[in-house]
Amino acid sequence: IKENIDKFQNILADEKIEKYGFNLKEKIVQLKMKNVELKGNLFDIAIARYVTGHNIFKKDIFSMVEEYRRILKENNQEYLFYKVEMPLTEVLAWMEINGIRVDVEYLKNLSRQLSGEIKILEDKIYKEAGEVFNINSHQQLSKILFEKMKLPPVKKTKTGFSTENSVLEELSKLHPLPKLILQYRELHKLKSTYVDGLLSYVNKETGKIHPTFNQIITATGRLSCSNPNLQNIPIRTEKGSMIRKAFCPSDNNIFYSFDYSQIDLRILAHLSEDEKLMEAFFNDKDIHTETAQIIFPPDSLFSSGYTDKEKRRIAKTINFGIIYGMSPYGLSKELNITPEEAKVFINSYFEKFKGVKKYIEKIIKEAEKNGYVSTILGRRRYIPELKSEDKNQREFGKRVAINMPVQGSAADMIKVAMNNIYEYFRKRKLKSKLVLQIHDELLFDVYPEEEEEIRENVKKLMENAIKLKVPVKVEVKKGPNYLELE
DNA sequence: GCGATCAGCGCG
DNA sequence: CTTCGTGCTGATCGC
Repeated sequence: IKENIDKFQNILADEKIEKYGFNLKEKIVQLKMKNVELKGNLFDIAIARYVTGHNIFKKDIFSMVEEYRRILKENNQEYLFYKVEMPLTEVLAWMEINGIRVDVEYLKNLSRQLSGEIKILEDKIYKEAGEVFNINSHQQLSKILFEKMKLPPVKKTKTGFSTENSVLEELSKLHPLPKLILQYRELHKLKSTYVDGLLSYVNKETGKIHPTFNQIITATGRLSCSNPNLQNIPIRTEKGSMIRKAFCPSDNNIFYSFDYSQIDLRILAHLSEDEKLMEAFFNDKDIHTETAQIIFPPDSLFSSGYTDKEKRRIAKTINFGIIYGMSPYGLSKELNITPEEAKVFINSYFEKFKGVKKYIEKIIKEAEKNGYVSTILGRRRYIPELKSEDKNQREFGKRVAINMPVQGSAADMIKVAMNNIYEYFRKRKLKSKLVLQIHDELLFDVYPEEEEEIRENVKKLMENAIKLKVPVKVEVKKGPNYLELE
């Protein structure tokens, strides 16, 4: 292989020669590790299939490329493919090679600490249950809770009674055991998936974790991340967030995090042109507080009985729910209220945000007519479920039709930003590195001398990636690790 | 011994 | 029946 690379090096490095292939990112990474550059325009068949939704097969790669070029043109997806997805492949290869540093000693310590806490919880659980069993087995746990202790089963699964979080939460009012199980689960998840799990991925040579960023997996255009997944590092609980402290920049460097603020709702405002939503963003209001004030007007009867804080929480849940096509039933579960009350809230929302209501109706009609929905850059998701005999499937199809253009357009935006940032770093010959993308956030390992220039320029490049009808805002934070950012 | 599936749970 | 998109772990089942 080494000899072959030497032989072809001139061709690989020739900017004028286009490169066709399947999963080119892999090849770029392999070559980069041998210090060989792959230059020239790229055409990845796998990405063309992903973008177009067509599965073309022909005897030789040239005819396949030719056919995909035709479809890309026909679908109006040339910009998306040639200017967004293909350049992004190189950016992702760069990120994978960059990797992210973790404090191995810190994680090993955390592992020992968690072992101790888990042991104590196990003993308490066995004592309460009156026997030793495998706490990780739903089957065995189910027997203990619902047969031996005769606690009321709240919810079913395909195969038996559910023992999930919300059920145990409910049961902890009746008995101390469920609460202990919940605590055990939190710690066990942290130790197995994050502490021990992450340690097993630390590369011996670089001392870093090098995950894979998958470009052709999701139905919406988002990236996914695996081996390990670094897009779901805990943050919501105090114990969980301690995992973040293990991620740190390389020597003397500093982490910079750039975060799109409320990007989903800004995109909804852009797509729907809703008057109230747009106005809130133009006035740089806290969107959930503003929504609360709009759906609970101060003089209305039904706004009494809730504190301002509760109103904001309700508004926040509705705001997220809207993007997912949430039903009154779903909202009621989330807010612990009756479906009737939830329905009143949703009606009130749509009465005020008429543009959003109209947009949702329009996008569903469009999806039914075309068989697909699109993002700002023309990314498509075909929704065959809309034609299903099954009502549930059709309802699912409608929710997808609402959600995909929002989630997918946000993905378009951050992808364009990543490309522009990469190009900028190259031009300026910056040494700092992009290490993670977490859907609406970019994390950089930054050299001190590049701090100022990066802070200003990355922020601008992100905010200006795709122009919306409302302002786009990026929040910048910095710190010594992935936990302590401000 | 190994892959597939299920339940559960971490993130945006 | 009822909120979108992911990936990983551990238990279990069937080959």
